[in-house]
Amino acid sequence: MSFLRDQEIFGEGEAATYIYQVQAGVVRTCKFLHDGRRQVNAFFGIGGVFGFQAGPSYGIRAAAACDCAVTAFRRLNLETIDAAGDRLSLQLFSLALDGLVRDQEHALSLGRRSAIEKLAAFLLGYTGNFSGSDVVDLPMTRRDIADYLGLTIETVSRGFTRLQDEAFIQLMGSHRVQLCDIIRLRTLCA
Amino acid sequence: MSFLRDQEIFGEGEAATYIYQVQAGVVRTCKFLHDGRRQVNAFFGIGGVFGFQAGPSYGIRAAAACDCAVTAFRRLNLETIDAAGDRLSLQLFSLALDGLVRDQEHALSLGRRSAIEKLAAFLLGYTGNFSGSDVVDLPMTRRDIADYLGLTIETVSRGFTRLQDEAFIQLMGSHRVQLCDIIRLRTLCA
DNA sequence: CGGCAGTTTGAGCGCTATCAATGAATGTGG
DNA sequence: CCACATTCATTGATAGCGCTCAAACTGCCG
Repeated sequence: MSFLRDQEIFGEGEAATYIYQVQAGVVRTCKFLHDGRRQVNAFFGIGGVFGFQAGPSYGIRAAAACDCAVTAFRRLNLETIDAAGDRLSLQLFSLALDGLVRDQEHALSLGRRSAIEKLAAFLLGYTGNFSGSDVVDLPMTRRDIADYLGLTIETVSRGFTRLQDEAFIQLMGSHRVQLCDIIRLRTLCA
Repeated sequence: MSFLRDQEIFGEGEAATYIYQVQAGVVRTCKFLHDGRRQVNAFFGIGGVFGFQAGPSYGIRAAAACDCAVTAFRRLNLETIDAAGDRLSLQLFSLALDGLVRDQEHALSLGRRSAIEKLAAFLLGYTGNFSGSDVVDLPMTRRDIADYLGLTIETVSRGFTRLQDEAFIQLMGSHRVQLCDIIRLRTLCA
């Protein structure tokens, strides 16, 4: 299945019938407050699996952060997941635990890091998860990044320019960043 | 096993050999930055299960938020969890998914709610999870609450005072709060 | 009573949000 | 191919929320 940027893959409250894996592009999951404020919970790059849900319906919304393609797997309910055999159950469990670890690190950024530190940690995490080189693609918009880090787009933009001014990174267009000094970036994360 | 307040149950990086369930009191799990800043990831009340880990060692620290008692279950590695039978696997998986949902809501508070809104959401969430009445016990310290919500102890204290001044709550000592207007508290959460 | 840890309250500042404008990139229709 | 509109990103000026520093207050224990 293919989705254009900002197209919804599933909505909060929808029946959780599928689990998805990203084939191309990036997907974001997010939650909203009633007045429209948004918190992006996670980005999923190629190979990423999303759509886990504890109850019968999604508690979160998923949408394309850029044009992307995903494959959908019918979501077995919890009772039949076990019956489906050890391997499937094991894989799913392992992926859920990975999600817990990601969320813990994310909470640390949201609650205790400054804007600059959030950006540094974001770039480093993104490198580890999505790319092997020191040049990272950021196909999502500044708004997506801001809502992921609990900041505004202006603060994200100012942060990137400041990181560039201080020779941590080199901006190569607004969706591509070269990490010039990974060591120093790591120390920034505190 | 019994622990006094602030006593460590397991540390970050320790071999993850057990999963724990709370029998009495409250346990907190948290992560640290190198300079000592702390983010409390979750509180676990009676019946709460903690100590899940994706890898072979804990990525988080667990400690007693107040004097408490827990029971430890030997943590089977992922390969043998499945072999242990459907019911165990199912329960663990379900608990892990619950953790994901909690973390999503927590991230929403950390990233997008104001201090007052964080406190309101915290009190309401605490009610749902730990108590049935409109009087909630908060056995943890202000520091624990602050580090859970990404605030300082002063801001937490001022927030409680303000919520009381505006008749949302009634403070009954520093570790007990009566929710006087749950409806209005809910609207505060946005 | 004194000492200590935890909480509350006060004063002032700084980081980030808000408001506003400009610039860059992309798409659209003539 | 070019004017125009639209969206996104950057930059600037200002304000406010929450942090920092500091002091007073409370409850508890020796």
